[in-house]
Amino acid sequence: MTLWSKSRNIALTMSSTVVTTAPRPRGRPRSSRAHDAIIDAVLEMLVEGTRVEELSIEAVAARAGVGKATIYRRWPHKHALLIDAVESVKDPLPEPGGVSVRDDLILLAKALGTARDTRAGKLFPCLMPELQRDGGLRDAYLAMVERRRDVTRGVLRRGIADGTLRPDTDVELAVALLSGPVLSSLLGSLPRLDTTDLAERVVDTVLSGIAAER
Amino acid sequence: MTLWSKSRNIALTMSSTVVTTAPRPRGRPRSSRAHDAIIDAVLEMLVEGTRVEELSIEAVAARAGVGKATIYRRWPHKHALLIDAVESVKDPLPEPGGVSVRDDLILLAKALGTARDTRAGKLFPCLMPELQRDGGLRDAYLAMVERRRDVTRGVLRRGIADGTLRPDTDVELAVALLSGPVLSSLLGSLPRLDTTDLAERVVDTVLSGIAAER
Amino acid sequence: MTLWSKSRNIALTMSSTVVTTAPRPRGRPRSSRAHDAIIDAVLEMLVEGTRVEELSIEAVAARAGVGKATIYRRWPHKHALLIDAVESVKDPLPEPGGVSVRDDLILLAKALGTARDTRAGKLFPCLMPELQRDGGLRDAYLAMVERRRDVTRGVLRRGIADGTLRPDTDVELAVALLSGPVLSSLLGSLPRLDTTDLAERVVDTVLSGIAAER
Amino acid sequence: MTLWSKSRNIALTMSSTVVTTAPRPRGRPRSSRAHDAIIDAVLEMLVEGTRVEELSIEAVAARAGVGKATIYRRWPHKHALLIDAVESVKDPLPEPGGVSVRDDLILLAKALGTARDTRAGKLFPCLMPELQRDGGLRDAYLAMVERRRDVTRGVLRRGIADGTLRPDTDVELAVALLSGPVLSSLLGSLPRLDTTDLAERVVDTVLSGIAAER
DNA sequence: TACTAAGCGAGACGGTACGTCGCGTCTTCTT
DNA sequence: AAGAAGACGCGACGTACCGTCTCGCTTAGTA
Repeated sequence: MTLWSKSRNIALTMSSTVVTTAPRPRGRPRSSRAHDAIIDAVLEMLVEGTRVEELSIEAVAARAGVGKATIYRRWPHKHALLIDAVESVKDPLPEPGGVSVRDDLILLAKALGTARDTRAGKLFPCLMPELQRDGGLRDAYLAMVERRRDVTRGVLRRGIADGTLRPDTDVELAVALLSGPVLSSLLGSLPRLDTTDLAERVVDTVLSGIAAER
Repeated sequence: MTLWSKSRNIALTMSSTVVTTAPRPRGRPRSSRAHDAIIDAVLEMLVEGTRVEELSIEAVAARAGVGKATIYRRWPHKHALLIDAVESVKDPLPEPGGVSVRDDLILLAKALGTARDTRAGKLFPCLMPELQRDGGLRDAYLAMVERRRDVTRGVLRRGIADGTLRPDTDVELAVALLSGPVLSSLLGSLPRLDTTDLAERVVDTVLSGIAAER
Repeated sequence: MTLWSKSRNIALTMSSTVVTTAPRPRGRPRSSRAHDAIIDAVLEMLVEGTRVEELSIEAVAARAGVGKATIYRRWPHKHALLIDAVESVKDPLPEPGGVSVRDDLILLAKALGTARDTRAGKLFPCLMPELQRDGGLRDAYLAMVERRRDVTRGVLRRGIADGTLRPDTDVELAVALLSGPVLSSLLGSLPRLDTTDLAERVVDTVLSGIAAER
Repeated sequence: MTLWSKSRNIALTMSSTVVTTAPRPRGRPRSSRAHDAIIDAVLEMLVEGTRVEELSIEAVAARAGVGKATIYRRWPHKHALLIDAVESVKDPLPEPGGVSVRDDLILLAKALGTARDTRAGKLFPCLMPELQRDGGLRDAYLAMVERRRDVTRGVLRRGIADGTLRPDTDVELAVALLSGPVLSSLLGSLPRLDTTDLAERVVDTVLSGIAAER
């Protein structure tokens, strides 16, 4: 998580393990209660269906019981606030059983199918246009997404290792194929697609292809 | 295209072939020059990267050289204006050669890959959050998208008919699989995916699957 | 009265008798109802004892039932608004009888003594610091004050003409002397001064002086 | 000078000669450097023309190199700070020669005429609106003013005693008459008044009156 | 040809949210 | 315990757009 700071020239990134202990900033430290209240207010509102354009800083401040300046002191733009809100979302990852590759992939696809109801799932479409423009926001979002995809990658690699999948399988492409239809159906952009057993059908189709000669 | 009309209570849909000739409204007719200037202004601004939230009616009116009332007289909401703007976009469809199914699918996938540079491609991410909420806008957008997908469906059905593809192929699912990765890579949400020959690889993988035993 | 205008480049002063008829500005004309409501709100608040620093534009707008922009569209600064408010105050002038110079001067001095209760009287101390800095506001205020002083000047000149006053009387100085004590006592800056019959005593003292040998 | 004290409930007035030695408060004593720096900062800013409304505690603290709490620990309101600042101003009093009453009065009137350039003179208009409302500030200001007027009173009483002035002269009224025009001209509220030899003319007119028959 | 109804550009209207600044209070570490 | 530093909740600032409304003018079809 990045710290935006106005007067205090601190821009720590948590990458380095040993942080050169900055000479503790003077003055009253920023309240973590306020920080949390703000983030929570943003997430609540997004989950409740508030549009990003409607999500006014004024409303966030009111709901969080916080002054507007307290928000602007921490985040320079609304984007930055959204980034932190997105990053703070750590929905539990699905855990594949590890026995059957097919079953695990179906489990993951189904988990993706229910992602619409998670906080992250609700955030996604709201943030789309910003993702295109704001690199920081995109990075934050992708970091969250990649943690989920890593699980799928693990299953695929396991399948390659144990001979269930072809040794030359393009893992990244397979990940994309597996998540694509479910994701699209979530976005409502595939209205004609039958969602019954969608997860099973996607997995089976990707596994065996559609070409006639086998 | 739907006509929103304020004073004149006309809500004509162009579906019926024989339109009950409304008793031509009196007074000065609406200027098509103004209409076009407004739509053009919206599209220009979207293509230039203006966010939907920044795309103020005031700015559209100024750029179109039009009074605000002239806009509100035609469209009740900003959504409605966006819908019409989206609908007015008719980027040329790719035309598959009709010889090889694989080549045609690759052609279409490539066309999708370059869609980012079309007006519709640039509109997409801007409209995402609205699409979730506004049924009308979603319908307009999907209509545009489906015209493109119909081409792919045609190719797939031809493949089924001529025996190139399995007879039980789920066309809709295949469409989703074929467009998914390319679409995702356009959105920047698959950063690890190698885009070299992506279209070919997607098509070949979908055609033959990834399972080891064939 | 000066017109401040933002977009419209009109800065008419009512000095010229024949105004070159400006080509009526385009767009909806400014509402005189709003204008009056704003001025009235300011005067009401000042008279009620609101400090200038407390007299927020926001409060004025709320009390006048007007949007803030409607105020800022007309007056660039709070000063300018105050100037117009002051200028709009036309408390009735006292009218001397015209018989006895002494009686008339006493009447005027008494009128000044009661000026504290007039709107202009309540405005005065609020505006003092601005008067020092803002030439326009000072001019507006002085114009109002001078209309009152002109009445006194008239009485004094009449006294000179009919021989009641010395022919070499310095009218301006006399005006200052006559108004000074009453004004100062109004400001509360002469707490030891007995205000009983103050008007009579001021006039008599100015008329006859304080030197022993006559 | 009054001491406002928050935690320490001390409200000492310096009137009593023998101060009951308070049991020296514990902890670090208040820094007189900070006190002086604050008062100096206020006076500097007022003299530089800062409006009272612009004279923010924040700016005073910054200019004085002092924390805001250090100011609020000493003065409960901005008024209180202003009062102390005003009281701290001890511009040197003019000292009349004591020979001619007329010459002494002219000297005092001239001193008043140059008062505009003193710190107290610059403070006056800034404080006007507050004087109307805040009793404590008014008392502080009047105490300063009265010290000056006492000198005039002394001269007038001397004139009465030695027969130069009428025995029934209303001293307070005379003080008001003598200071009125000069004061008014300072405020810029008598623009038509010729300021050449104003002091002499005021004194002579007050001494001899303006009535024709002598 | 004159009338009339509606559209036109322009811009003012009452509002709401913006991002900034100062208020007076508080919380931290240092002196 | 006072000091400086600065964050806190609050609320006004002046700006920008919202969607609506009034202007004077233009552009048709109807009388």
